[in-house]
Amino acid sequence: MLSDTFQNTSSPLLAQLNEEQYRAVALPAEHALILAGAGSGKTRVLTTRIAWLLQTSQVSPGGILAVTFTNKAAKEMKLRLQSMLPVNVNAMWIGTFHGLCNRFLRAHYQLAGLPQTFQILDTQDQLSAIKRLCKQFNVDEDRFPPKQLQYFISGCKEDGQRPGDVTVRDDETRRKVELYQLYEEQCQREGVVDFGELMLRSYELLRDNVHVREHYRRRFRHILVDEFQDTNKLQYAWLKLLVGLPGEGSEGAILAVGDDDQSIYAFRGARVGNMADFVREFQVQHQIKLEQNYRSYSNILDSANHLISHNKTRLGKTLRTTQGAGEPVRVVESPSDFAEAQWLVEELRQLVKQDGFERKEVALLYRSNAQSRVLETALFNAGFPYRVYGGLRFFERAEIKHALAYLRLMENPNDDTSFLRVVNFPPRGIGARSIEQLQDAARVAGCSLHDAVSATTGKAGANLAAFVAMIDVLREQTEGMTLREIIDLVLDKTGLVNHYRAEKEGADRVENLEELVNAAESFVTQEGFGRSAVALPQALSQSPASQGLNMNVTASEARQSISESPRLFGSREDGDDVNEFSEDGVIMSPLAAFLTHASLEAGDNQAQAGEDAVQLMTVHASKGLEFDAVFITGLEEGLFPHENAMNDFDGLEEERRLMYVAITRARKRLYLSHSQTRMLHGQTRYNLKSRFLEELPEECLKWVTPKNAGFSNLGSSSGGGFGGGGAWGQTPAQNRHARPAWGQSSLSTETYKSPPLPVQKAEPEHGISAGKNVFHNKFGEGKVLAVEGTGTDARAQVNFPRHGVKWLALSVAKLTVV
DNA sequence: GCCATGCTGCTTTTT
DNA sequence: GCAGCATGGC
Repeated sequence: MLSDTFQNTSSPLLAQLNEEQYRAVALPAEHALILAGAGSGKTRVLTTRIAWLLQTSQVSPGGILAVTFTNKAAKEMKLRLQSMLPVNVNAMWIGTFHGLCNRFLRAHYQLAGLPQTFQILDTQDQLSAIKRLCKQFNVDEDRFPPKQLQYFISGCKEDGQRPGDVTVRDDETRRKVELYQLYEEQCQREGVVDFGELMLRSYELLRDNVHVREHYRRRFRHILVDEFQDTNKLQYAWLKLLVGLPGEGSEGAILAVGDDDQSIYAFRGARVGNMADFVREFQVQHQIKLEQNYRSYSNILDSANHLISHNKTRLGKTLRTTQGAGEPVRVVESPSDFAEAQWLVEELRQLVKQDGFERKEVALLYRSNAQSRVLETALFNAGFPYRVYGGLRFFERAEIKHALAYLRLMENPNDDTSFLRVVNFPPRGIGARSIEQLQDAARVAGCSLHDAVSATTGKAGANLAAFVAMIDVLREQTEGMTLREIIDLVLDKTGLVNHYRAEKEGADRVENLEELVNAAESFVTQEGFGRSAVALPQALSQSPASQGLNMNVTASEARQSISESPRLFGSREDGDDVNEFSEDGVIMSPLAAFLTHASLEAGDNQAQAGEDAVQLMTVHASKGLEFDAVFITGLEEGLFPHENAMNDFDGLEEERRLMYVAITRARKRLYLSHSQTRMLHGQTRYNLKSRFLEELPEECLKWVTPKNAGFSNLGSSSGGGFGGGGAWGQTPAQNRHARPAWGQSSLSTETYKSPPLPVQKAEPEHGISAGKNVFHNKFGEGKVLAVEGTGTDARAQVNFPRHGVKWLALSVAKLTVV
């Protein structure tokens, strides 16, 4: 029956789909969940679904909203869609959660209580704003580290909590909430929003404004959500508001696509549970599993399936392929991380020379960034081309942020974060003291730093006045200029370029600034607008509050004003004539649009096209990518699974999913590599091989090095028993300064790292070595996983059946071998 | 205002 | 082991 429809379809769009993909694409307009396994054609299904809906006239472009997590995914979706049918993708709302929220808030800035020119703080900006706040309110930064406050604030927002919503149980939380409140006030005063705020404010506007909510509910008939397993609490709540639960009389349908087995972002608030909640709350009748994998040979796939089957909490899914078994998965052991890197380089050479792999089709994956160094060194020394993903991206570079800060100040003089970034950069004789005085003046006057300048006096005052005048003059001068001209002028007049030209090591930075001009240029040509027209749409330009910055409009006042400006809504239902930057009516200047672009899109990690280099990245970064050959390195207990994650059940399951993601990146060949010793935090560590290696099907593997090589005598060469002298004899006094090794993340007070002491040459005398069973007074019997360090530095990692895995300082913990 | 030195902390990351 | 930052000296 189904296959009849399948065969009879007249649309070439659907012809290339397999049956399960077809069923997903041609689902009725009702809520549905697609469980899309790795390499199962998820993006194809999403885009074909949209194309099919449009082609069969079930919806007009304006009725589509598709949301992703990364700009890359959104771009990809638009691109594929455009290749499928002639459609103006800008009429649809396709973008990241934050991108769409930005679009939404730009259109309703008044209702959201924001100035029209609101700027977006990225993570760096947010942190510096918090630091500034802490200084201003004399916060003890030892008790409340700004980083931790940032984490707290972002966490609250991701849970949809305003300061008033947070449950306060202790003084510490009370203070944090206070600071959260102050931070919010600061942001509002300065006309800036952080990433969390984009989401939360959109959510609140939908929640509190029935007109807006109804408008969008009527408009969006099909909502498609990519990577649903990565949504956090707020994002899911946002979706619920946008669409409305069954019984709320709304007509939109959500198609959620996700893979619980690839949920690897719990640490940043992702809730896999949203998948089950979605099915329940939206009474989902249609669930489809995409299990046909088009990527890998079956040895690779079976390994992935077998591994992930060790997880208890899954929705359940098994990937299959019609490709053959392929090569076995190679498992390799090295004596050290250094040797591992050496071996890798050799193997890579062979792979390219003899086996005909392209370098850019090979990936070296690792659990944590710190592991890349030794690999890079080896590759560099061997002259082997490589590219490392991660690290600073284009718009995050200091020189770029400086340039952007000037541009932002021109747009929004109240942006104190930007003001402080460049007020004395390049140096112009404005020191810390004058800035402090200015900050005091601004505080007293309750105005921005920019506005407070006029009240300053003396020499410092003159310098400040000159700075502000420069910004103001630039703003006037650049009116009507093209974006390129604006940036050129700013780079010149502010002295930024000259500053870096004069610097010995500044060549790269100058180059990057030139690249910024190029980026602006291509932004303008790509997005198709040149002059800095500041035309406002009718409804907005007639509204009195749209003149200037309406920062004094409170959110509640703004909410009321909706009834006075009904023309904000309706009439543009189809949005066919709307382009990306007119934000459904609000036409932004090219500069404003470019600044938004810069904050929301930190820039691809510039994987330069055409460059044939082996790719180095974390497993996290590899999600969504695929390669002919993949090396997963550092497969050791403590590293992968990471020691911070293996103490609790959920953590371990997430690590396993991470491993699953890593394995499923490989098309043809997969290497799994581990090392007996590894340099970490400046110490050599002796790690057992990862448990994940034991969780793979033996018949798919080929142990290139003997399976249990090397471990037997590691660390067990201790001469004289134990319990006598040496480490055991240390007096407690020597451990007075012992402290938890991993700060707040360590729940176990038994985890100690002793203060550095002169290196002792003596072999360990404690008699503890990997593999032995030991007894601890409190934890009972456990198995030693690893031992590191010597003398008072010696630590053992022990797995206690009832208390989990712990690191114990041997000079503190009383361990006896049983 | 700039540079040197010392101290701390240390998984994963997108927007 | 090493980066990133804060502090302190000139």
